[in-house]
Amino acid sequence: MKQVRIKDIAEKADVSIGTVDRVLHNRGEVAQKTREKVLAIAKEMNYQPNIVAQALTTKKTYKFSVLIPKGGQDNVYWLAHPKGIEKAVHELQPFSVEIDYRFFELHNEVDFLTKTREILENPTDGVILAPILKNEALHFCEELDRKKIPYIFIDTFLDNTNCISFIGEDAFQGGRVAASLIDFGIAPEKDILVVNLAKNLENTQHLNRRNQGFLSYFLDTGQNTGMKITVEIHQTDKETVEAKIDKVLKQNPNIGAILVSSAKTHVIARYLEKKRLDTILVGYEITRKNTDYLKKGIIHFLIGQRPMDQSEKAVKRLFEYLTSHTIALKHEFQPVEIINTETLSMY
Amino acid sequence: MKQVRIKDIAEKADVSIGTVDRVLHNRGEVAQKTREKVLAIAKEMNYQPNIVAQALTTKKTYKFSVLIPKGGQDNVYWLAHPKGIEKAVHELQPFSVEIDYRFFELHNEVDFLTKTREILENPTDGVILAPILKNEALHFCEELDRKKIPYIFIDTFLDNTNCISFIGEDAFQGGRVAASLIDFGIAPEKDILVVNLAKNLENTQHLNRRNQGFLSYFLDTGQNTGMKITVEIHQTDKETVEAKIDKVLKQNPNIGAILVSSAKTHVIARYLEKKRLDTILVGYEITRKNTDYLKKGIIHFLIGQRPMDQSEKAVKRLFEYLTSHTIALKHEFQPVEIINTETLSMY
DNA sequence: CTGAAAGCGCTTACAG
DNA sequence: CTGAAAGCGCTTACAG
Repeated sequence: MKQVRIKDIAEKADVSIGTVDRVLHNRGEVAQKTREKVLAIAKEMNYQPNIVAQALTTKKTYKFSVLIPKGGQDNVYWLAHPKGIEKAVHELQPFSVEIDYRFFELHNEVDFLTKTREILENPTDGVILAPILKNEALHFCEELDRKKIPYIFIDTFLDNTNCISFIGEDAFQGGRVAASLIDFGIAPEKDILVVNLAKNLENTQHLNRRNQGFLSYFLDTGQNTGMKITVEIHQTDKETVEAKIDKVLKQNPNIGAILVSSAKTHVIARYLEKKRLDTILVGYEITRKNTDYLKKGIIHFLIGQRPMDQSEKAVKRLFEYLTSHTIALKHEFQPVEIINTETLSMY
Repeated sequence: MKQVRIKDIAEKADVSIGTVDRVLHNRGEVAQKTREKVLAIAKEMNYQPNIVAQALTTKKTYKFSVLIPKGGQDNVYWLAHPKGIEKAVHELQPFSVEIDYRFFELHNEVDFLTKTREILENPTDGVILAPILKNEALHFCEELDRKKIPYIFIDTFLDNTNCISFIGEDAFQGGRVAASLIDFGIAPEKDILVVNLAKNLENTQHLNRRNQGFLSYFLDTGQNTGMKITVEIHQTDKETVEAKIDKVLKQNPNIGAILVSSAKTHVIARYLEKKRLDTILVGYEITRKNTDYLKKGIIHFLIGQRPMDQSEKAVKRLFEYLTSHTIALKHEFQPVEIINTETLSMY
């Protein structure tokens, strides 16, 4: 199947290539009849624009806005995303994609809002965002819808939006993986404690899915026969957490492992270190605070994903969408990864 | 920094663009003096060809030959490679890359040789190969060198060749990861058995690196204080293996975990299943025979890599090399992955 | 409302 | 040994 060119369409429709181009790009100024004819032929011949030629003539630079939390030595996870983005930009060469980064302070609504404003005030062809702050993000998406700017979610999914794609963790599977690791290390008769440690409303859907996955593992295949105890802690300060955990452990002396369903595993780790307990501890997310305890051997495993892959894909999907209006997959789950001291070194 | 075009060079050198092109492509027919002048200016201006324009005019289709083992339901690992290759080809669009697959029967020297012949007889711009059969592969590389066809290794590395790149596992790290998993699951005073189970000469360098990594982990950070016992088995038939293992286990009743440094973990798994032993078992490679025992819970972990990523990278590197003559990294190690029943489902 | 022409940066004959 | 011209498929003014 040889390439169909606009020239081929033009000949068949008995018009000039200029006219074909006008039709194809809705640049108006075309008789209705001609228009239909050209469109029909284009469809019939299955015309696909040659984006190399396109790139050469237009020399268009795509502008993508990226709205994600600020990374740092204490947050390697978000530090890795820009790298993935740069990688995608590099691989998209020789097309020209420019990234407008807008980093917001994690959990800072005001800052998030400021950054969304900035994005809306500047020209952009599409947005990649981590909609971590639900309400603010929802508003932002509505604005984007209104301006017909396409957007892709990474890391966190938000229902009831018109995002063209979501790329992130399969939280349910993440829960199962955590369960399987604990199951391997724990004595079969010991109990397991699940700590849902997060400020209220924070990403609860995600944490719930992890919990469901965790429990489903033991229903399906787990060896462990001990109790599965769940505790909710909605304040993450040291005192509250320690008091709660103290109490739970006192009531349940048979606990042999703890799973923290959020990124706050380090808070529990500090507690265990202080009390010199060698309970098995598993959590999520490759943050500095977590990996420090991983290296010390207090946290045994972290469940993570490859942030670079995630954002790299986001850029590519957005580009594909813009150039060919195709959407590969609405939900693209990234493989969950098991991280311990040894695999950490590869990050 | 705006794009430098051959036109710019031509103007500065006071020649025509045709001449510049001749110099840049070594198409001869240029006065030595002109040549030097143009080259100097090109370098000075840091000329980079616009590969979009290039692609548009030449409409060249790159032909890559891929020489890898035949995949199948019993060998998902090699089944995944073509997928990665297709992905790369897709992402390299709108450039045109055509793959000439040559699958050989694993461990079949004659078949491997036949396939190398076929590759050499057909026109190709570059080769991606898994040089699993060392001697045959070495010969093949020499031939490629002679014909000035560039080649990239995946999966296995071969010394003393002119490969432009190697993409594969960091075997040493793979050994450490295996060690850390066993260390997590085993009682501290139990012994660990390492089985080097492979036919003679088969990829021994790789297995050695894994062994070294394994031991280094316990020297550095391991909790386990038991003995580390290594046994070499150079015949992989059931009888030999069972006899040997029987003997070793009898002599060392305190063994709590077994690591198999090769892909033959399933042979040991079958043994453990038969004898109803629930020793911890860790091995390498996502083959069907291995994953079957993983699902049964006889093998606890497999250490693997992402074959798709591996071959995807290979195609991209080869393309980059051909279009811009740059080599990113001579050795590109892929992250090692921890695979158990739960992460397996993501393959 | 439509067509013809120029140009994006490069390569490929062809003429001299 | 060198230059001028045509062409890859598309888009962008411009003329009518």
